[in-house]
Amino acid sequence: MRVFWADGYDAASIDRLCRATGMPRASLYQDFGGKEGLFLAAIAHYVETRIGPVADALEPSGSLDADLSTYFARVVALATDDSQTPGCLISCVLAEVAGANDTFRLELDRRFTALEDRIAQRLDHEVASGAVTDTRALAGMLAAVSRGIMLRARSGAQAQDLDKIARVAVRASAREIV
Amino acid sequence: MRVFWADGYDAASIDRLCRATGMPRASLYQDFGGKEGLFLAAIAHYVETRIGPVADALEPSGSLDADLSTYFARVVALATDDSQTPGCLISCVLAEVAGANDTFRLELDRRFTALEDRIAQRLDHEVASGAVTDTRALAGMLAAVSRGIMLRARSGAQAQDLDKIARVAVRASAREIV
DNA sequence: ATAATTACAGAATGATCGTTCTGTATCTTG
DNA sequence: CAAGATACAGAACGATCATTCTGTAATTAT
Repeated sequence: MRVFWADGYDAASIDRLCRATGMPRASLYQDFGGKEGLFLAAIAHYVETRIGPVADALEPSGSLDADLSTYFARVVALATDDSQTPGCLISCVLAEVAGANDTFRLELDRRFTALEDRIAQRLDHEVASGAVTDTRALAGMLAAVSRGIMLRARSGAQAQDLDKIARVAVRASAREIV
Repeated sequence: MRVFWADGYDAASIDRLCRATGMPRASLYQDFGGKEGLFLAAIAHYVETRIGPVADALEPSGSLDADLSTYFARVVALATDDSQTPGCLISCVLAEVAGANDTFRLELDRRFTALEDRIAQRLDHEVASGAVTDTRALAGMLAAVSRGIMLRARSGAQAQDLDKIARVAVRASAREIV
């Protein structure tokens, strides 16, 4: 997973992947069918271990403001904590290969939609006790900001600068909902 | 340029690039020094011909709301108008290779910063006659939304859905500035 | 006209690629 | 114990890669 994240899909060689996973070549083909299958498995693992905790911040446990702040703090941390793996496997690597590979494009759409659903769910929880608004579009915007933050981290941006962006987004959400 | 945009950096072969540009192999090496140089030239051309017109919408010519709406309409159009080249050369292709190549990472940082500067400039123009606010962070957020929209387009999203996201972002900006 | 220079098609080069295969060691079963 | 199955290191395979080189045709200069 980290090799794909750091180097990209095409630049990640089977040799390198075997070494990094400690898995023999024959087993890789037997278990995953090839490079494509291994990549999809890496993404599933990334979603479970990295995106999962980020999205869990969206469980209603405090005010919307506090939950979104926690969510974005985790987004920024995920994107910047390890200089070897800047940004996001999905937004930076899967997105590139999605251009010419339909399997990957569908996977990208699926993963993006899942995050937006999660955000919209949290917003719906707030709206149920508030004003009528288009939570789906707001969720789309918050997801877009998250991805923009991931990309900015890939270019070398510091966490404190990304935190500022996140704060604007959280503020905007509060205003949109109220 | 379109080959890199559609296929990605590593998947774009020199053969394919020569055919697409109508340029003989020897000339490509003579003029650009190699694949890396050609890619950077393609990015410069993309910035001039595609990002340029988008950013020009930020010249103060109407209300901030109107200018940002025009800007985002162009972002969405750039990202979705041609199904062969979905998304953005910079946010989808350059960002991927930036992970393991410092030249590309610096270029990504440069291009991202340039767009943020442009947006901040437009916001400063508005603030000069209004309230005090952190235009840099707001510009960062608007740029992040733009990139998020580009990525969402790469996954196959339709323009009308992306327009909704843009509208939320424009509304948020108006509120932040006033 | 001839000689020199330029432009270009495509071959050559050395390397790398993803996938499949082979041989050997180890483990399991009867 | 022997036979069969499994796991694995790494070679083989056919293909592709980016870069450099070669030979030839076209153009330019004298």
